[in-house]
Amino acid sequence: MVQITKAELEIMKVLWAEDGLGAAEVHAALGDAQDWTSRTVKTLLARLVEKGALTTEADGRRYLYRTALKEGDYKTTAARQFVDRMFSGRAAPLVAHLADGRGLTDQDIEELEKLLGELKK
Amino acid sequence: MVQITKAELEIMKVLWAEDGLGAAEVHAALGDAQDWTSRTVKTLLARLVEKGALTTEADGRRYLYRTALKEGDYKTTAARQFVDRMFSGRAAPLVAHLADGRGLTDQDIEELEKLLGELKK
DNA sequence: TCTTATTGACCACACTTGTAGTCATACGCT
DNA sequence: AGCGTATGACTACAAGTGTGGTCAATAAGA
Repeated sequence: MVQITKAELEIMKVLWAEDGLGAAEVHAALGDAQDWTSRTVKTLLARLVEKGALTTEADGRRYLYRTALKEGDYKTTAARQFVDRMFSGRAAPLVAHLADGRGLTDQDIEELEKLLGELKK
Repeated sequence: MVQITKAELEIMKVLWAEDGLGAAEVHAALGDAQDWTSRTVKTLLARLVEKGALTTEADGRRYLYRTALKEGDYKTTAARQFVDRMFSGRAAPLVAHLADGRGLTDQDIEELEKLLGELKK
């Protein structure tokens, strides 16, 4: 699996939300969230292409960037690696720690219950 | 919160399991898990001390390394940061993704149910 | 007492990451 | 036809990271 850094992930998020944008559009979409120059955005785009997480398609004098790495796939793998490293692969301690840090809302709990109900089938 | 890298985390795990070891003992405890020379282990220990995650106590000509950062605190914060970055802070999608990657055993599901039961109170 | 092995201090070095500058080119407007 | 401007290619560079070497001091054994 491709290793995607924190900064690169922000770029991926934009393209997962709307695929096939040009560099300037990605920059615009990031907006205030990230205070990056267009240069920085282009560097990150180039690195993601190099890593194979994005593909380019020529569109006149510019490129359109398209996600090659699926959001779901990436998140699944990343979640996996994280639990493996931090919690020896066990999901329950993870959730327990989240609850500890007040990271669980009532809505989360409800969603989790529903999810577990489905998994049991 | 102190930023702990992948390699450094392995060292912390050893000391969380048994606090107050010397560099050589940490190296030994890592065993085959990590194929590091004692130099590498010492560098990582030094960096952790510098970061404030460990403290040292002189023991003759050597140091005993002691954890300053509590395991639970660290894991809670790390879990928090991870869900925030990857899942906009929502726990349910995280668990759903883990389930997707076949990362949930029956035991996990059972533990999670018990946990949720307690949280609801 | 002299040597040897251990230990911490300091140093090295390549690779990654965040952040951004320079340059040549090609497009669109005047 | 020329000029500014946007764009990708290439380059830079400091901080962080993984991995490990050198060296001097010192403890311990011969």
